[in-house]
Amino acid sequence: MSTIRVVLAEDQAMILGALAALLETEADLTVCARAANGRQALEAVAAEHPDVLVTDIEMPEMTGLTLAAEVRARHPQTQVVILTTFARPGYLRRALEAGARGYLLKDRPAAELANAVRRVRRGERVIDPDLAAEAWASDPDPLTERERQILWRAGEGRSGAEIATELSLSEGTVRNYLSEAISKLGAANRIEAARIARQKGWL
Amino acid sequence: MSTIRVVLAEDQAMILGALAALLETEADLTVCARAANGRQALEAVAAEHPDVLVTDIEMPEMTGLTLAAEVRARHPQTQVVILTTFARPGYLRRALEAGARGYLLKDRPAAELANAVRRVRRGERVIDPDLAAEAWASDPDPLTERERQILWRAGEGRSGAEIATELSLSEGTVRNYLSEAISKLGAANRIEAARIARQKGWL
DNA sequence: GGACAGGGGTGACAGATGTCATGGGTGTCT
DNA sequence: AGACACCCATGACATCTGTCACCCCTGTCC
Repeated sequence: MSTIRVVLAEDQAMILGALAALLETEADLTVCARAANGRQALEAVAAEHPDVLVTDIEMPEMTGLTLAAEVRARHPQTQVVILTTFARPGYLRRALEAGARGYLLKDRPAAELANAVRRVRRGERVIDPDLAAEAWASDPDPLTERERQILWRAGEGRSGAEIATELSLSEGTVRNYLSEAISKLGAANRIEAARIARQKGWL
Repeated sequence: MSTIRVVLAEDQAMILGALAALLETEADLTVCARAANGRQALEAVAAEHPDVLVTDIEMPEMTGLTLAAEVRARHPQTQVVILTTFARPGYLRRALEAGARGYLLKDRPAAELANAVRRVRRGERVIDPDLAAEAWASDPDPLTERERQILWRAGEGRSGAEIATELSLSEGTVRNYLSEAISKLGAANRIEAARIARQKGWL
């Protein structure tokens, strides 16, 4: 049985190194590249054609969810495992839609990571069991992609005019999307809407 | 030269395991106990009398800062290294007051952890250089207590009117405080102001 | 006593934000 | 072909937000 080649993506350098050390203690696994953000990870996957990509979600340049979708589309021989702090059903759902085969929480015992990598390489799905149960019970993400983009920027403190310029839209359109998002989320204003969406894992 | 004995405290099990694997790759270090929260860590230190305790800050049961103070008082032969995500001058200051000898960010390269452990065992202080510089240069909290209260609520999405009712103030006064806070923080609006204040650890 | 920081307030005004009605376009599914 | 979801836009309107110029009262420190 040949060794499983893994690319690791994680923005906190020390955690990246520690996870690499953890995987390297397994005789049948090898970390062939490390990435500090989504863009780097995509380049590494293109260069190395690994069996498995293990990636965090919240990273600069490109989130792990976007990354998973890109890898699925461009390098289907590489299986994706999401490794994150966040037990948010919305994240899990989006991860699976993006084509990820594994979704693991950083809360789980360290031994599970290597097992998840092995199982995913064999074509199995590995989903955190607690989270999987919760995910089916929870309401689906009501936001469209545009609403998400705009609400995210509003949550960072950007004004309607700034967002309009940034996305090449009219101010009125931005206001409409925000109004729509606010009403969908049952919020009183953009700030509360962003807070709710973040907490549910929809942002 | 004898091996350095380390106790590790970190609430995310997988990160705990990964950091342990990282330290175990160093020939002169050994992880003699692991803890998932502050109380466990204190018990482990009492039982093992390690040379160094490496601990996260945000943990259940007892925070790393309280833990550092306890260890300093009850087991002075054990040096404490804080390992955290948060580059907040306020945390650093409190950590040093609690008697920690090291303050390291999870952003730093993995190799620095082992070095920090070695240097702290030798009695040296190891402070993240960027953060140390920032802590001295960093402007003290410019917000008054009222401004903090109001800005915090605004950051949660409450409107001026709601905040006024909640704190028994007039709407105009709330607007004045927010305006003052926005200008002190160099923000463009309340959302950005809240973001900046949170990030600096002032909220 | 005067200067100064903080708390609390008013009124006025410009500009940002939220809502609604209404229009257009695309693509997909039945 | 029609229904539907999503994208994008305009105009009008009311309300919220941010700023500024003033005002008062308190306590503290020189």
